[in-house]
Amino acid sequence: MSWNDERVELLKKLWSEGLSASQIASELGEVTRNAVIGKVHRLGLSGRAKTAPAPTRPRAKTGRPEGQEARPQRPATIGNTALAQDLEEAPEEAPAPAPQVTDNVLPMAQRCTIMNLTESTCRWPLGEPGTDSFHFCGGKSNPGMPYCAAHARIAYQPVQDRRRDRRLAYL
DNA sequence: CCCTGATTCGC
DNA sequence: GCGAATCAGG
Repeated sequence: MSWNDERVELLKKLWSEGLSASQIASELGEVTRNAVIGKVHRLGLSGRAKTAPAPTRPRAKTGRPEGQEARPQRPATIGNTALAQDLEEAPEEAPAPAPQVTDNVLPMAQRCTIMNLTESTCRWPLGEPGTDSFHFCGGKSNPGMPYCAAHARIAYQPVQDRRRDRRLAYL
């Protein structure tokens, strides 16, 4: 994958919106954050030096061992969402995921972040909090209810259901 | 440890 | 031009 016009345009947009290089790399796909940063600098739209004063850098030796090819490197890891996906994709009444904001481009599986939450979206948390795998179920919740039907059942297990044999249904 | 952007330089 | 390796921080 190379830098076609659309990808460069998206890069500019996201960069100007303050997204980090790794986040942009995830959105674009097929590139590492290093590639994004390199492109940003080549385009001359670097947010200007915030860290290193960039003085004389001796740059010790040539970094890469030439015989070896580049390491696989981290493929923009996504958190463990196995369980979460199970819950997400097998609700009893499949809640249609929230629509979309107008021009916002979300090549990744669009996720319900805090930005997309409304009065009637399920706030059941999924993914690892603090990471960008974290999002919300986003299913349709009934008025006054913070969760969709499926997650509400998990959240509010009635006492009479908690019999001895009751299968553990949470998380 | 995780992350951020910045820089160098072989390709 | 591209981006991995590395650096310099938070």
